[in-house]
Amino acid sequence: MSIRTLLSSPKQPLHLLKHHRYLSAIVDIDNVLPTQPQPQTPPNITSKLIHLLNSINTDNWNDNDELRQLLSTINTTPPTLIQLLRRLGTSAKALKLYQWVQTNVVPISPSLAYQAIFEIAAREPDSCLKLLDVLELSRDENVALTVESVAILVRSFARAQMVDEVRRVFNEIQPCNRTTYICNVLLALMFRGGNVDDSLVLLDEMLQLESESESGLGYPPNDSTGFIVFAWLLREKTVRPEMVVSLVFKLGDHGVFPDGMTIMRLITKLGHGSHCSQAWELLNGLMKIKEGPVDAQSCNAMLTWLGRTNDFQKMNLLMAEMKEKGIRPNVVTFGVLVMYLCKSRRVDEALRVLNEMTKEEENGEGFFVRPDVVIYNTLFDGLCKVGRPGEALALMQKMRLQNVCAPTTVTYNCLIYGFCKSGEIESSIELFDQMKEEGVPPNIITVNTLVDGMCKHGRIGTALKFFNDMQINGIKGDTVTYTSLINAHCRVNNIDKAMALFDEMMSAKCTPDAIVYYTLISGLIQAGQLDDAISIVGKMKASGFCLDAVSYNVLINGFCKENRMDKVSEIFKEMELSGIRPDEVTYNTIISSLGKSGDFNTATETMKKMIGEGLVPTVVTFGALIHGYCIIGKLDVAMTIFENMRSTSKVSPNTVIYNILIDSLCKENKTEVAVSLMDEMQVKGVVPNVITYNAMFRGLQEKKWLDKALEMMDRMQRQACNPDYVTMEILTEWFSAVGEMESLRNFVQEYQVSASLPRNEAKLR
DNA sequence: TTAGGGTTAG
Repeated sequence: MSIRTLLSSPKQPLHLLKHHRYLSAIVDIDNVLPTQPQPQTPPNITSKLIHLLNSINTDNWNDNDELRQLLSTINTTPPTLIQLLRRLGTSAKALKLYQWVQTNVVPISPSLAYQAIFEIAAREPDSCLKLLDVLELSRDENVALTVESVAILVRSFARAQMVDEVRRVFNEIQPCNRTTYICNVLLALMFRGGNVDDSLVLLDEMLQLESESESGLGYPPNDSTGFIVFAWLLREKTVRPEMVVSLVFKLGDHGVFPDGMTIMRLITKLGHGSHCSQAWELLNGLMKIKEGPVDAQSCNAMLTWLGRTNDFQKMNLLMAEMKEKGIRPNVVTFGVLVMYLCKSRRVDEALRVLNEMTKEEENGEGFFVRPDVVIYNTLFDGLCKVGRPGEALALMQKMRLQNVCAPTTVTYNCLIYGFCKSGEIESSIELFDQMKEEGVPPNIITVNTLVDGMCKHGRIGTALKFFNDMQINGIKGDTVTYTSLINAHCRVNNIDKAMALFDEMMSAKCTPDAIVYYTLISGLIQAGQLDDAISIVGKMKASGFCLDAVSYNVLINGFCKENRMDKVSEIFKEMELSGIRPDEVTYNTIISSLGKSGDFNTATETMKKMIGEGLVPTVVTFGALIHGYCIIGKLDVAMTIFENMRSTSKVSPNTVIYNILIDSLCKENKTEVAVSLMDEMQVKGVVPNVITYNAMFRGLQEKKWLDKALEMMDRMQRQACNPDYVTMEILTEWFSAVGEMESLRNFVQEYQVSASLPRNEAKLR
């Protein structure tokens, strides 16, 4: 395939090989220069001659005796005369001398004379204009240009970005006389000028003609061509990924390869454009070359993109290929592997990578590749994120004992986060004290991690005190600190304090961001302070932040709960106007609210609008409608929707849908239908939860079906579904009245035993 | 390589 056909926008190709005049043939200077040694003109005579030629008017040369006398004393061979030309001050003078010599002294080679004149013109002010004038004359005289002349012209025109002139000179040379150098100059100019089509036609010629180069024809690409093309591939935004691969391979066929750094950048570029498969193709193609250009950094770039797409299979394959080709992985290679394994929570595999890199002794250090603290920190973070902070701590001790590297602030931050996450706040505080003792400075992330950990585990007071101590010790809080504190106070319904913290944050000159605004708005909505929430939304917008879909949904939900449907519709319209597309959650929230208030007409209209917007009703949409009909006691309609949902819409019911129906059926004393739905759940593999059982127990109590209740309790236990206070309330009232407290005690006993067993065994029961 | 928010039906 020619390169042009790979272009996305076809344009009329430039016919570089057709429709142009071959005005001149290249004259090779080596074949023209004399092979015999020439008698030298004494330097003083040459100087006198040059002085004379420069000082007297060109019209008077014929009449000047001194000039004639001097010329007669020198050897007037063409090479001497050319040397003389070269030493004149201006191209105009040199041109005149050439013409004068031709008729008055001895004919000299026009090609060489013009070369000398071009050389002078290139050094003059306004060189390009002078060169153009001389070039025009040479064209008129049909003078063949020497290789040197072409080089001078192309170099000067290229420097002045005169693309058309370069191209014209190029076209005037016969293809057999074009050189790779000239092609490269033109190619670079055309690429830089954005003339991609023509550049690729020329490149295609260079690539195709290469086979003829052995016979002296063609202008095959060289490393400079590669440099120009690779730079363009990296720079150009619209280049298609297939073209990147194809050009690299085509140049590769001619022995021109990108270096490791360029391969890395090409792969990164392809990765950024989500063209991982082409990046893979490129790297694999280049890896096939024996002692090729692929190095660890090129592979690292590929591993990064494979990691981002979670393609661990190919990552392993690439590692194996690197081993096979003798490409030695470096610390970054292993770092990338560890990071992406940890991100996917495959921490044990990440730990195996650490083992792999530390097991061999090849470099006298006792390591295959010495791991750095970044790799260790990534592992600590990975272990902590999956709830294994103890192992992270043990690994840190090992790292310290083996003197591999010293813990840093990040190390401690990861561990502190891990212990906070698992609720071991005291251990986190101990680690904080330890880092200070060791001289590892805590930073704002350390403080924020601890503050958030304390807040999330119900120790808001401790968090506030710790935060104040830190401020006194010089670590000021930032927006993240305040977000944690505001969130914590909202959750315990202390909105006043949350608002006070928000104000404090503003006076502390911490710039609020979208997250802290969301946190406060969501807290106010939760507390039912809808108008205060709207006022914060106003502040948020004034600070230049927009609400996203989730924030709008929170607001809509708040107003739905208060049944302020006018405001809901206002917010909905504003959402659409701001370009935030209402999603399934938005529609489901509104449909649910309408269902609860019995407005099924508007609910149905809303559902139609939802479908019209290209959204698909979900199990929640149907659940909202089913619940609405259950509330007004229209169980038959609810059941019809339930059936239609399954058959027509192919939406599988989930636990919540069954719960709604079972609860309503039991309340309507249709317990036998509820029991059959419960059996259906089992068949369909939908797991009941405590709400299902509670609803069921109420229905069974009403019917006094004790045996069925005992059977359900058994099923509940087998599923490791914990009873809650509602379960206990129903069963205690019922079982005490019928003298079955022993069964209830056994039931509770089983759970206590389960709770004391290790997690795995509890699950098995 | 480390820290804060996340909405809908029971």
